[in-house]
Amino acid sequence: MNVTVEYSDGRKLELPKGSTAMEAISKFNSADARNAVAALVDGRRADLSARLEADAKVEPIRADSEDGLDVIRHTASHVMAQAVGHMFPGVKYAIGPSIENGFYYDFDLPRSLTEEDLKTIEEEMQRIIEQDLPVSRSARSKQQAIADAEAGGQTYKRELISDLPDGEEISFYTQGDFTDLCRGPHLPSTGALKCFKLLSVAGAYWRGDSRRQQLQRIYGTAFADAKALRTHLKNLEEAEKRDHRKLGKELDLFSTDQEIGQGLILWHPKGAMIRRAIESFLYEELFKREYDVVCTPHIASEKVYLRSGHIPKYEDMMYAPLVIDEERYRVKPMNCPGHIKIYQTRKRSYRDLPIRLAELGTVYRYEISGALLGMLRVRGFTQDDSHIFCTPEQLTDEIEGILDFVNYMMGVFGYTYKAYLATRPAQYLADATDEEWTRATEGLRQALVRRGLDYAVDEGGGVFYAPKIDIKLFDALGREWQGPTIQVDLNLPKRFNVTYTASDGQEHEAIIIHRTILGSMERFVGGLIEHYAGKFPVWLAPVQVRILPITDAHHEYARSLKRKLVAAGFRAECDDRNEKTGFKVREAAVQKIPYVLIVGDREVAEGKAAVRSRRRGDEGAVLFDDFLARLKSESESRLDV
RNA sequence: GCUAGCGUAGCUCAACGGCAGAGCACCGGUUUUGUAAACCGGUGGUUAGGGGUUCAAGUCCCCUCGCUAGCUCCA
Repeated sequence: MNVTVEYSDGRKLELPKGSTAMEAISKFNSADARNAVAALVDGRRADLSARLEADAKVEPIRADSEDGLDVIRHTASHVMAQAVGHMFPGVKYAIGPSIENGFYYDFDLPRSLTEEDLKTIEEEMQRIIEQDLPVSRSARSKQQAIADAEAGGQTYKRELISDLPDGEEISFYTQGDFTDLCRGPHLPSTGALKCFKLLSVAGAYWRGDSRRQQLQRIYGTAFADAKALRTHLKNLEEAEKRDHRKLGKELDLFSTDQEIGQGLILWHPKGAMIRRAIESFLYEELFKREYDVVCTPHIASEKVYLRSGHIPKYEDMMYAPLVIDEERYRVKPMNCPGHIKIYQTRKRSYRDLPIRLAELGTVYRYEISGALLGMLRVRGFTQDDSHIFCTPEQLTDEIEGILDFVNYMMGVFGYTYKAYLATRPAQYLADATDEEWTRATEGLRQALVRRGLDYAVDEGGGVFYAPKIDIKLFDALGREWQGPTIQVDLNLPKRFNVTYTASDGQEHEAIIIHRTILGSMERFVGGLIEHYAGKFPVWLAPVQVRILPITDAHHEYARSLKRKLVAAGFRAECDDRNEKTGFKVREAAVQKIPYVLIVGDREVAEGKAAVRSRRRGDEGAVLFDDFLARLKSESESRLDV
């Protein structure tokens, strides 16, 4: 009996029924067979050992493809689990999936693991790999699987199995003395796992539930070949070098202080300079795009947050009330109510709309201590916030305008991005009608389409009061960052009765769009530090030029250059310390200053400066005025050159 | 918040339960210097804070604070 097998390139062959996927692949293409770690059989992922019992389409899953890496990592997690089982007989296994860039496995162990244990586990894994144990799939009934899990004392597995649908066969994978509940597919044998590395140990709750047992999770990664693994580890190292907390200290940008409090950022002069440069730029753009800038207070009576719905819904993120003249006040967790109150200080006509109110508003929110992280996750931060009040007809145009703004700003900072349309969640506000949800969501969608933006739909990913567009940023290392967000609010217009007078003379409910481009200044600057690895382009660099006189005789000339630079609006300083030039050059380089001007006898005589740029090094002497012109154009272009 | 690890001079890091140290930074001097670290000397510590064990604690134990990894959370 034969079956007809169609290969991914369209070729067909007759093979004996019951041939394995691997046999099929090797018949078609021996190179693919060497590279395959699993197969797609009729589009479904399967082991290479899977038998072809009927006509099928077969496609190899290559080791270096996304699916292939997933298979490799999943097998790696099983090998790790087996190794841990050897070290801790009686260990209870929880879950061990492959994840982006690696894998993990959660264990319930009698003692806590240390970093040294990872080495031992790695060695044991290596032994398992050298034994090249075949990985085989087997199926059991649910009852049998539960009985087996109970017999082995595997309480977590038991729970997992009992949650699986009844009546279906449940698959297990076995390699040597280790068997695990698993959907698969897996590598054909442990020897096919070429290179892996264990990375860290951490606590993790069973099923992510903090009320349940805390398990120990080991993270690791695995790749198709040693080179890919090395590259990945190098990237991790590079990311560590760029860590904004490390650079923030080295470049004297910011700090935190125990006595000031957790999650509160102290911006040092240089950090504040970067922030100010970004803010000035932002204000320029806001005015160009016809926003109005407002300021609202840092505390407000609790009444306004009761009305907005924040206290009922988000009180656990707000700080406790301050009692002032027997009235309860709150430190502001958001800027919307203030902006709405400004809108409502007069009657608004449709002719006035849209009204775009923007504020760099500082807000305070309670974040659990374990969530805090440098500048990226804090308890006090300044939002680049705006609320746009408009008519339903204006909605799409406004969203489009914001998308254009986003595109421009992200371009300047050198981020690429991807848009997500997040639709109505399962738990949503009942006050808004289906029509309103649809109108808001479609407004967002149409704006994306009109701008020709590629977007993914995040079904049910909206917030309870609004559908939204989330923009994810990709930095210089290709890492993902939370970026701009645009929300059409279906809650506040009703709660605050926000209206405008339409051409029919009637009051109509206004639409409120929340949007932020940069997010918070803290997070954005923290991210930028890592994106630029501390090498800020000239327009952002806290010190743009440092002048190094060779000896005392050149101090006066150096200072005159500094005065000219400062007068032209640049941030320049003169290093007239009693040190050798090599030493000063080194310090300027360590501080990542974009331009160093070295001045000695030759330069003084000719009105020149020897330019050393961060990017190109020694560029030789040029007329100072020429340098100034270059600096001006580079700074104004805001290019990262 | 939970689990684990960590916290020593401004910074980076040493110190078996036995005198708290180095480099850099800083200060004073010498040196007048040409593109990534000149030389000599000096100041600097209640070892995060508190309690305990011990003849003796940076080191062991307990509590508090903070940082970190992850879980969790993110209007």
